[in-house]
Amino acid sequence: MTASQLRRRAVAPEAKSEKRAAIVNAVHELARRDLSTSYSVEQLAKKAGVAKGTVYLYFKTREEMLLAVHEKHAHELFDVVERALAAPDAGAEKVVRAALRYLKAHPEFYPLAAGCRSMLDKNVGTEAAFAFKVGLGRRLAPLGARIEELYPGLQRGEGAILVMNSYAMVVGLWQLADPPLSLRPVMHRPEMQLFKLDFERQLSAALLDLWEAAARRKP
Amino acid sequence: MTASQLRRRAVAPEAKSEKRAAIVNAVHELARRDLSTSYSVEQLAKKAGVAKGTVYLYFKTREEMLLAVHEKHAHELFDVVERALAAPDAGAEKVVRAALRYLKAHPEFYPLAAGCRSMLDKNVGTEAAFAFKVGLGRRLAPLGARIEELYPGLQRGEGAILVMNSYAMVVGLWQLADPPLSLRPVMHRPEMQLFKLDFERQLSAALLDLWEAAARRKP
Amino acid sequence: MTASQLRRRAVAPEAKSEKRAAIVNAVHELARRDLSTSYSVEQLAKKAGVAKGTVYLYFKTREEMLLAVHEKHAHELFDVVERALAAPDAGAEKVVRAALRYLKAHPEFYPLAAGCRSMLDKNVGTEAAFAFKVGLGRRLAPLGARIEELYPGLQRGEGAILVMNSYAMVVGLWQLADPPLSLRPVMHRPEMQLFKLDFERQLSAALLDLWEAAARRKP
Amino acid sequence: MTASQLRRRAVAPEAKSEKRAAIVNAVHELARRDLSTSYSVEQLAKKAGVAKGTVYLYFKTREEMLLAVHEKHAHELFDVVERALAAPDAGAEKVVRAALRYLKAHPEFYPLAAGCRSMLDKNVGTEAAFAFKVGLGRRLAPLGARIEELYPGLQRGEGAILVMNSYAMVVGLWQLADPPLSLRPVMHRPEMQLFKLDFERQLSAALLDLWEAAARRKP
DNA sequence: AATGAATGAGCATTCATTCAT
DNA sequence: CATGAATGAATGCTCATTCAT
Repeated sequence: MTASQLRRRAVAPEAKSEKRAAIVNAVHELARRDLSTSYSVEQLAKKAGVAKGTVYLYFKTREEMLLAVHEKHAHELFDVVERALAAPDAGAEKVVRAALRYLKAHPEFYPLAAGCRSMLDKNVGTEAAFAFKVGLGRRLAPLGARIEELYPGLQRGEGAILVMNSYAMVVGLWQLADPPLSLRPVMHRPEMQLFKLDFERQLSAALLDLWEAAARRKP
Repeated sequence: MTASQLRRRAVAPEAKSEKRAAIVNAVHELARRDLSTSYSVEQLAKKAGVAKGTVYLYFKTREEMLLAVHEKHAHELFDVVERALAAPDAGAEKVVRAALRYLKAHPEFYPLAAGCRSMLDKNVGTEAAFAFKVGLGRRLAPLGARIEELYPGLQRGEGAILVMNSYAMVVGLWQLADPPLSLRPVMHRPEMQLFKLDFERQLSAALLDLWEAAARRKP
Repeated sequence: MTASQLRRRAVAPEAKSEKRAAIVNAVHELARRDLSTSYSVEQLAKKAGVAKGTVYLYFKTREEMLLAVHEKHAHELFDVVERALAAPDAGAEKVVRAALRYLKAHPEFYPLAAGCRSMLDKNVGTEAAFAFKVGLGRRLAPLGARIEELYPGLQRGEGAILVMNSYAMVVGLWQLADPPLSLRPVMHRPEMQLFKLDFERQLSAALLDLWEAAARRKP
Repeated sequence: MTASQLRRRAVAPEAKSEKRAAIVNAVHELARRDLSTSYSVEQLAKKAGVAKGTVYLYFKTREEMLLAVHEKHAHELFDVVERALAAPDAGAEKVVRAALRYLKAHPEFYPLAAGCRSMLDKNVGTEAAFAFKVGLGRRLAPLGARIEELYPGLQRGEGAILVMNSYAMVVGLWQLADPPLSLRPVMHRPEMQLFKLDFERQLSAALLDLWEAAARRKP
């Protein structure tokens, strides 16, 4: 608790988090249209409809703000997966399909997810990083438990690991398969044929492989 | 060769490419000790034992240089996998074990691989990006073919896709599981227990899941 | 106004243009003491008492800033000429004398005027260059008209041309006659006698030649 | 002076100055096509068909080399004027026409002449600057004398001054009237009408004004 | 609280000059 | 002499962050 933080406490906490959420939402919507982690704080603030300085009333650094946006995405994705798992006829296919539907509707998820680790390395305080991780961790446990319920071959903890692996697959494959700006002009050349993948199909297949491997596990 | 190459003037064309390689090696070794994609050109050049300007004789931009370092890593990893696949008794386990051995010995692989896409987006010319991709693409075809030979259930092209998926898994999981700087001080806290993973074990298991799913495929 | 203006934050729009003017003035004064167009932005900013970044809040590039300084000079010179021409007993001699008085008091005019074209060629946007030219052009028309009134032999437009020619003479002769740094140490040698001109006398005479030639013109 | 001459080694001192001249010529021709003072030494050397280092065998600095090129131009212009003045029926018109013919054929003259003073200020040794000035000064005396012969109203030294004034007019007017790069795209707009001058006509008229003023002088 | 003007560290890149070959 | 690889000082500009208003 630093001095500046104490000062900020003067505001009503719920009002504060409301505004914070509003900024996160606005930036989130920016990313929806036009993705990139390399926005300047000025651009970000303008899109959120607040002044640059205001951002710093709610976030310690640019990266902590982007982390908050990513955090929101991640929780939304977890919500989707949770709902799919809660259904009585839940199964790998339904879950994967639900997740992919979310991702398709939120392509802005990818660049933030891909930039997440470098943010955590660079300009995010331990406190914020910890809160982010713990918050997601708390979601992971029930998800994992439900999966372990579905696939009795899994050992304790392997459900959560399946979620992580799936997440890693999503992020890793996007980085590999989504054509970066520098390659756009040459994607049509025959040498690039190999890389003109149907990203979603490939991701879907890979995720199902992971889930079916889990399903097949014997205790 | 490396050290002297960096000091001598590269006059002949082959000496030039040797020098280029020597710079790549030197930076590579920098990354080995102290990983991060965020070195300044000055740091990079100093570690390579050459002047800042010299870097620009061999690479168009900072990012093209880092890309060259990553390219080297990637080809080395492909070499390892290729050798493992060439063995008469080749199989998923051997291949995965070989790849993991390489990665364990070259932890500098990860940050560059993870930063690769953002580089390609940012300051790499189409030409360099294309050469990088095509160079790797050429390796992919024979690897994929050999895998399809091992697993007859795979369709044409699925071998290469398995390699890509594996690569995506490596990179994605590292980003998720390797504790970033900001979290190091709190990794011991109970809330972080969930994330204190044995990265290599988890990666190995995930990769085997992918390969075994491929092995099980029916034509 | 100037000094305090540089320290205070410019919030209102008029305060902003005042601040812009204050920076221009400060740099102007720098040039007065120690002339050269080759100052770095850092030097320029320091002399103006603002931070480097602040300069870029008011000017797009270093050259646009220097252009603004030159623009100010040029308008001041036009003011002087305009006043001299407005007098009921206006004539070549009075005008030339007034202009030379201004130039004598503002030797910083010369290097910027001489560097103006290379700036316009190098790092000035079309917009800024256009505004600069149009702004001066608007002054030229009434000046020219008044001259044509004085010298009925002139055709429409020749008054403005006389002003331009005079300006060209000022700038061209300064470049030729003002001893550059490299020659200062040898100006005393007999071989340089030829170039030890009384610059102002020569300029004055040349300008008068131009104006009298105009006066003598027959319709 | 051909390309082959540029490649041959210069051994004897006179051959050395020949080679120096060859470089000057080559660069001169570069400027003819594509004018600018802002060439890098590398570009200059390449156009001259020699290596970068070779330039420094014959010139102390980049600016001394450009100065040599300008010196050559200036002497050529003086040659032209001298010849025109030597004719039995010499007069202002013929001289001016001859000079303008030279300038029209050598538009590369202008940027170097305009950049000359800033070079002398920046990176030219006193020795080289002195030699340059003295060399031109020596040409000035006989030219001036011949003019004084033609125009008996002139006092001793006024002939040379007329030449200098003419030179200043050429350089000053070019800077003012030749549209810089930044203005090219807007030269067609009505506001720029004022500046769409017929440069050569205006220069010719201004020079004639200067010469006729001299002619009219009474002793 | 909100703003956005002000800041200045940071950095990639250029390029005149040197010097090993 | 000729070369061009190597150098590294120099610099314009960006942008995250601060703080006066």
